[in-house]
Amino acid sequence: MNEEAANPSARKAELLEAAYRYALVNGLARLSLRPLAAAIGSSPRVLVFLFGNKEGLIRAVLSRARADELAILEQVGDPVPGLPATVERLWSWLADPTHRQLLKLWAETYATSLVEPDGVWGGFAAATVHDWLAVLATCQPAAERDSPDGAARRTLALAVLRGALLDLLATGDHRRVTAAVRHQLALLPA
Amino acid sequence: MNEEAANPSARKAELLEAAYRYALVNGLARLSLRPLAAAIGSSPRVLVFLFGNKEGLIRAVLSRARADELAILEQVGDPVPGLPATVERLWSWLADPTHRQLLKLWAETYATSLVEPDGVWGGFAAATVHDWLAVLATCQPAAERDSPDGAARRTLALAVLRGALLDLLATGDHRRVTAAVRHQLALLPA
DNA sequence: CTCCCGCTGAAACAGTCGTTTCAGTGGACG
DNA sequence: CGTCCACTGAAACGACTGTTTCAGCGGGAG
Repeated sequence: MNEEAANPSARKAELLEAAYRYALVNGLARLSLRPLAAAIGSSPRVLVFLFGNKEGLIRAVLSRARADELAILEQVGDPVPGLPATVERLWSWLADPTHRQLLKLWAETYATSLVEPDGVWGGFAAATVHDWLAVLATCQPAAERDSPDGAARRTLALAVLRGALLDLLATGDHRRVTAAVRHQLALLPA
Repeated sequence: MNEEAANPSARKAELLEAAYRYALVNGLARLSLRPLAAAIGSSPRVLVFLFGNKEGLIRAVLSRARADELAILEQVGDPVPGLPATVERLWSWLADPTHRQLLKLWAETYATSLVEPDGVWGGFAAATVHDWLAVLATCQPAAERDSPDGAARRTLALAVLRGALLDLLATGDHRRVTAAVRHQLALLPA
């Protein structure tokens, strides 16, 4: 009956996982139902039945990816006090070649939400900025956290991480980009 | 006769300019001929005739945008010695609300070239990283420029600029992001 | 057994896509 | 005048899009 409620359908979860893996390789912005269905051994009919919509599917894959991202954020950011140490940990995760596909998908979604602020994509970019800033805030000393200076500090940390990530995703030059991040780490505690 | 040579057709240049303005508003990744033609007072037939292809059109708009970007890069980077001063100038240009559309188009193209490395988009991301790094290099002292440490320094400067730009494009929080960049400028000359 | 329900295949719907075919304009030039 | 040529309108082509309609499958429940 319900085509968009959150009932724990086993088949739906299975297909979502397959679609997620497909999106990691082929991107999400230009995704279309028939090639996806053919690749994951399903049919457009079933995808629409389970997710209600193409938009519903994309929304599901998007929140699946965001779940991955948030899980890592909390895992990495949890036990480390101090902003520089957190940046170092986050960077070692961002630079891991294993996560490159996920991060390219993230970049694609980020850019799409900038150009197309309505619908499924809307707000993703702003939301992910907020997510990361919140995590970085928890690693700052309480006194620093609430001051405008503290906000600038974690904004800067986030900017370095993301700028370096953009460079790495484009050039693959792990050595040069990591050297740049280390350079910043040497500057920060001063 | 020739449909893709670089002859200085007046009409072609005029339509390219209009298509460029259209792409600044509507993005380039999801562009399609008929709506574009209707918006700029032309027809799909003429666009294909003048640019040979949809791919040719996109390539033309892309290099048009890149021309804008490079012009600004050289103008801004020319007379200023020293990396921090250059970063400050570049940031004041990046943060200018007038350029927001161009920069969103840039971000969209960058991300698309990450996900789709073949065809028209391929290599754009790597090329633009190289462009900016080259400009930053010309502002470094000659001794620093050729060392690996110098490469890390300008890579870091570029990362800060682009990370901050991503934040600004998503949140529009000019104050916080500019404070972060200024924070970095205070750190750099040390 | 029957009934229901989660899931599925095949086919068609209307619409958009890039591109092509054909048939012209209107102006410059010999 | 006639001829060329850059440019254009209208329409159609085949392929692809998301979505819908209709018809079923198989297995657990009453």
